[in-house]
Amino acid sequence: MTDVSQAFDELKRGSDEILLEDELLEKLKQGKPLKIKAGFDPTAPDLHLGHTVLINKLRQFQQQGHEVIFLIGDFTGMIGDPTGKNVTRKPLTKEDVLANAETYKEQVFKILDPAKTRVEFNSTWMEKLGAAGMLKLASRQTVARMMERDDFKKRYAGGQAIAIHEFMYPLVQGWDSVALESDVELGGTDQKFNLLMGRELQKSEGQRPQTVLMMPLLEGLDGVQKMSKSLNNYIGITDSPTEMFGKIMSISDVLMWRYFELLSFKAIDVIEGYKNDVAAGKNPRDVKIDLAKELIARFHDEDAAQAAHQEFINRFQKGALPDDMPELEISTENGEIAIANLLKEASLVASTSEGMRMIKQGAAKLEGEKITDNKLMVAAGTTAVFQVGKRKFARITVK
RNA sequence: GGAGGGGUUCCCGAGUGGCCAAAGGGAUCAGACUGUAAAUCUGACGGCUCAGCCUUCGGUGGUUCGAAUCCACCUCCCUCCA
Repeated sequence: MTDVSQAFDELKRGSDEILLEDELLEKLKQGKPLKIKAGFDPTAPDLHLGHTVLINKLRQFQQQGHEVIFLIGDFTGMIGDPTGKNVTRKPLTKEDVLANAETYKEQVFKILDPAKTRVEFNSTWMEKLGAAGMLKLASRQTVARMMERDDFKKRYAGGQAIAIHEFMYPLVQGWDSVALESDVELGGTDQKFNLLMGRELQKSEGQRPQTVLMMPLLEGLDGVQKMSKSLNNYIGITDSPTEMFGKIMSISDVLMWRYFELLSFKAIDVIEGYKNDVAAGKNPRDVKIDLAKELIARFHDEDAAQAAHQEFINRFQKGALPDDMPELEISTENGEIAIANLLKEASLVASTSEGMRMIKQGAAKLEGEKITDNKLMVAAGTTAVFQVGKRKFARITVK
């Protein structure tokens, strides 16, 4: 019996809310493997650490012997989760979806055990439902109920468009739970409405409603908004070790603890130990380095983590140039090229205007020397390291 | 189908005929300070052949010496009525 409550505590850790806790406890007590459902949109195959918060939780369930169902929402993907941003989104072809699914698996199986993970596509049952079935499904809920959803309410109040089909999204997601007969569904806190829809539909189909476990949304690098690709505040799990190291080092000290809580596999008391050390005067930077190395080792390997750390020391603590600098060739038309154009061609700046600005602000360097002349012409045959700001470098050969 | 309101540079949001590349805030970028942290300060923030020039204010076409601002049509969104 203590095993069950221990298992429960472990599952509860880091979660934002469980509906209902007692119900989950009861299901665990049955001693049978539970069906754990988590749905993913097939449109964005590049996973970032924000997604892994949920996947880490799935891993825990898996380690406890439960059956994890990794549901690819290929049908739901055609609707698009109602965020208001992409009302008109181009439909994905079957090939796109399958390709994305493969990329998903590749990334997710760095955390989950492939042998113990069941992958499903919701088009399997949704396509069979047909138009009549969809209408029947739509009749299960009212507009008033839909408008309870915070997102819809806000958009409505704010005078933004809500397309009718967006109402179908929660219903379809809920129907997935019916089709899978899931015991538990995991999702982000922003999914609450959709997750609860599953419970309602299951109940009306005579099934035992799934328990809903919500994980908090991980804040992105800015520490305020949730991590997302569109906000460009994310750490991708396929980011290079150096990149990951840099991004993790750039997060705030406050945010670091949040990352420990939601991303680290280290035991709670180890993390508490870190906190005590910092409180006692240890440089938080050093703790952050441990976090960076743990995550890099997970998505790459131990050696890569070590190398990234070394690179960091060389580059930022000793001021050396990075090893993995892009090398490129820029061709000229008449034997020379203006510095601003060169920087633009090399993608170090977005436009020549920006290049001009960077030079005026003293942010551009040539072989470590600040560039002061914004009309500098670089002659063909030159090979040199150009730099803009602290992070952008390129070794450029002018032809 | 009818009546009204609205669409401004990445976002919010001023601007109702020249002083507008367009206030203010946010985001972002750069510099200083640092631990590539936070906070703070400074500056930038449409493009270019960059101390000058060119193109923007939902779209098209007008009026005018001159339009984000006025007119016509179109388009999209919102509110109310049916």
